[in-house]
Amino acid sequence: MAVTLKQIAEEAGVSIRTVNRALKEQTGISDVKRQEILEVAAHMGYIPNIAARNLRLRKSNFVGIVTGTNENDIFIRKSHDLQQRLEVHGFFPIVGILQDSPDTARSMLSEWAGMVDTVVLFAWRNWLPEDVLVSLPQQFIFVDCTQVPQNCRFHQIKIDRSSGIKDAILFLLESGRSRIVRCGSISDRVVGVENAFRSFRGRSAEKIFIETGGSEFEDGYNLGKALMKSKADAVFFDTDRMAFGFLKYAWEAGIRIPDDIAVVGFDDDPWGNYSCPSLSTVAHPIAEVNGRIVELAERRSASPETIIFPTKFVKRQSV
Amino acid sequence: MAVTLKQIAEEAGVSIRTVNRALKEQTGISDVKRQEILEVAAHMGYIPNIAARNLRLRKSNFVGIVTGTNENDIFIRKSHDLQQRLEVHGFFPIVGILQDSPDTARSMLSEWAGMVDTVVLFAWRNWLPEDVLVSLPQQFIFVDCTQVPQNCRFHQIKIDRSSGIKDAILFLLESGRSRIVRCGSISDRVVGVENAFRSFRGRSAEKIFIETGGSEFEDGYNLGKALMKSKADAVFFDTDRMAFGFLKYAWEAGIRIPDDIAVVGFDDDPWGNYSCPSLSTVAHPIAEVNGRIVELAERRSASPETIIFPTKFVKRQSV
DNA sequence: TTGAAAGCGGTACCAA
DNA sequence: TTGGTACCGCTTTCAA
Repeated sequence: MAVTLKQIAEEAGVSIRTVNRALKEQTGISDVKRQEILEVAAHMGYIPNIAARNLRLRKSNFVGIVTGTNENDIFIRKSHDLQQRLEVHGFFPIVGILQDSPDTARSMLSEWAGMVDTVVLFAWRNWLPEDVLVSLPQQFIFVDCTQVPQNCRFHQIKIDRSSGIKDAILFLLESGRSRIVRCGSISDRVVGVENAFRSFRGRSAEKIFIETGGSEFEDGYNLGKALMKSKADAVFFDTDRMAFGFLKYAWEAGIRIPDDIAVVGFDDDPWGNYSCPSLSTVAHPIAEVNGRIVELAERRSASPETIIFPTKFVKRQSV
Repeated sequence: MAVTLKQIAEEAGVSIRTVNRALKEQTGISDVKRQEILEVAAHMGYIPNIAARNLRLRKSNFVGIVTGTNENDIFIRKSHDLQQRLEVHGFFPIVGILQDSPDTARSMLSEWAGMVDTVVLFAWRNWLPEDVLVSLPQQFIFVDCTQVPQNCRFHQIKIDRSSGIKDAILFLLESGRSRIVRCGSISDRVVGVENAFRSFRGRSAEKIFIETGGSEFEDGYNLGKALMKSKADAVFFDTDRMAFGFLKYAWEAGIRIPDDIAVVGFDDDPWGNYSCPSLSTVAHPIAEVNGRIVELAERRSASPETIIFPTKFVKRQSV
């Protein structure tokens, strides 16, 4: 059984308070006694009970990280990065993976109450009924969530998709591409493309939007034929996964990239470094976002903020 | 501030014990009172405090998952899969990412004491001094760890690298490859190759071992030239990442895979589905391992087990 | 410099 | 069917 302060106190022949002073390196205790007690504690293998400490202090070092289930690698990467940062700052990450259902979310967050002060919600799309959120005691940080309750208490960190996309499309235009296709089904990708065309001052170029059913590898692969028929000389995919699918199609069909067609994806999937050719893409501001989250967790009761971080164009072989 | 049992009791004009009965759906309370109390609780937005409950019950639903820092995607995937499984079974995963240092490990595990009953250590390579482990109150499950203290109390789950590798090499041999190179620096990969050659009954074939400095993309890439000079017609890489590096080299050098040379990797990195060509590999038994971990977490004080799961050959375009 | 004691919130034994 | 209360382990106030 785990050793408690009381046991150490008995063993050392002092009071609990004194043991506590010794272990906490507080003042008000003689050096002799401190040494003595520390030795006893070490010898007995004392391990503090965090549940008891948290209960008493009404606070904790645990930070909850919530993501959806069928999220792709980018979410796993984001949350993994955040975990590392939190630990460096003395927090302990608890991860929750939720079916996109308000019910399970509610029960999990309830279970965490008293253990978790701060909860980070990644890309949460379903409403958590506002009254539920308000009744929960934790500090909430919504990261990259579309529907955030307009309550006073919630922090928001947003990611601006358009900035990186604009830079990507501008690069394509400036390097002489004139028939640029955007493929995908994610609506927030459109603005960046539009912005690029609007601000481009070179010779005229054409933009073509192809709406697809999905955003996965297969969707990009299946699009290959139609894409080449369209005589495009550059293509932007809503996700890297789609772009990888097209790379596969091109490889099989003997299409040369970037000679025949330039390719840009979105997400900065690490695989983009290794594909043939390596994939140009638009990167999420992971470091910036997660750095801010750690700050918020540290000054716990900060007044709610809404912050927007831009995405960035990453140039590789495919353009 | 969070609502407590006491507040509900006052509001409902009953004792704490009665509120407790109502909420816990225990017997010994009239239906009328139960209804009444449940309504009051719901209205006040009662959320139980887990720290208090754990303290009192001396147990918890939290399960710790510990991995090293600079682990590659395979570890992230394994732990992510485990997180999902644990949640399905009503546990809450706490993740710890540790520099490979016994000191930080010790302090983190101490911090978890009282909160975490079961700790899963993934691929932990450094010794945790045995006396430290013994003094910690948690149940430990060592997964795929090379150096496990021989103490009574620890579960062990091992992964047999050789089984899948043997099948892979046998496949190469049986499909007529006769100069098979194995590249890498991970010693446990050797046995499978040896076994395959030993049990192969066809015409004679040659095996060549090339030791490398590392196991990453660049290492595979840099090996390309030497590999082709060796006139190998098949190659097994210790990691998928190395194999991807070689794929890149081959792509740039105009080498056809699998026509000129067959390629097999190790790890079943998901990217292998999408590479050009898709990569044959050896897969870890993730589902089996994690399923067993959940079982162990459920029957908490099981007598310690050592279980070995085999790896499996996965055939794709590259062979 | 030391220690007694009052909680933190929830659980459950025991008595009414 | 109810309620009083001791306790889980730790922190900290206050008094000695």
